[in-house]
Amino acid sequence: MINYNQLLNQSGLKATHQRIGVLEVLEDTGHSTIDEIYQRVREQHPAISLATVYNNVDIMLERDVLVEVPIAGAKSRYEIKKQDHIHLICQICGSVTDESIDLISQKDLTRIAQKDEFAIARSQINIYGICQSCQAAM
Amino acid sequence: MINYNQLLNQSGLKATHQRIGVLEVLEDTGHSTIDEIYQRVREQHPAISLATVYNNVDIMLERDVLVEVPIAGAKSRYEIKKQDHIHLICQICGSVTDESIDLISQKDLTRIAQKDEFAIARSQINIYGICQSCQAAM
DNA sequence: ATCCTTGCAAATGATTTGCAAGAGT
DNA sequence: ACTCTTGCAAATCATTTGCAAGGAT
Repeated sequence: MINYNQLLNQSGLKATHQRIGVLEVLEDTGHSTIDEIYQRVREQHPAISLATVYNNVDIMLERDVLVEVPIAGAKSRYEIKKQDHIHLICQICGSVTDESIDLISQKDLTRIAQKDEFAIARSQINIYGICQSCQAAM
Repeated sequence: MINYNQLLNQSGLKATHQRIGVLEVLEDTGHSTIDEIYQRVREQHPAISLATVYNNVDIMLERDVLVEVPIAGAKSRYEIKKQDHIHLICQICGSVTDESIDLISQKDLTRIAQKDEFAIARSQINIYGICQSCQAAM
């Protein structure tokens, strides 16, 4: 459990109920679209407006509190910034699962980027396929 | 140089000038947004409509002729489908460069996915950072 | 007390759709 | 000829913005 007040203040943002609500939803779901965040936060804060969710996600992206996870054929999802990791994205049910990038992969990425003298800020790996439970249901 | 007529017919699509125009632009640029495709195709086919570009990109995605490259903080780009590869995305100038996924990385991805019994269809690796020429300009 | 943030409503921008005319096989 | 595809315009959906009122430090 993270101290959201502190995280927001450190980032130069006021710790409003709306922002804490967004962070709590993302802590809980892992990755959500704007609309999912809006629906979930509304359960606790029925008066929150969609524009506020957009504004807050934007400003938290700028301040590196959140990260955008763009997904082919679907809306972007957002997650609380943490170590780079891999997303397994199910093409049937849309679920997103995290997996760690191990050391070998990290080294490979560095080596590949160095070939182009490219200064890496971060990497995003999406693997698309079919998750275990959707395979079982086929 | 690819035979676009054949590629389209194999995919059950008529080889219209508009579709060939889209493919030629993508062959030339590597990866473009919808709008870039529209502007470029217009140079050869001034009457093409933006809706036609949208429709054609959509149907070519469905038929696996094109692939969507979703990018954090920017519009998706589209490319002609080929072997999976890595995208180096410059956060300054927005350029996208391809790099091959070598065998070790491929094996890593397979191993990681197997942990979750996930059936891989394809993988998409985006590395965000600063390209060589933007570094030089700093 | 001050400045930042909110909710609302309106504005803008992106994408999709319906349909009659035109093009590919 | 037949069916698929196009361009246009309108409709829809997503996102951003302006602003007066309210909230956090």
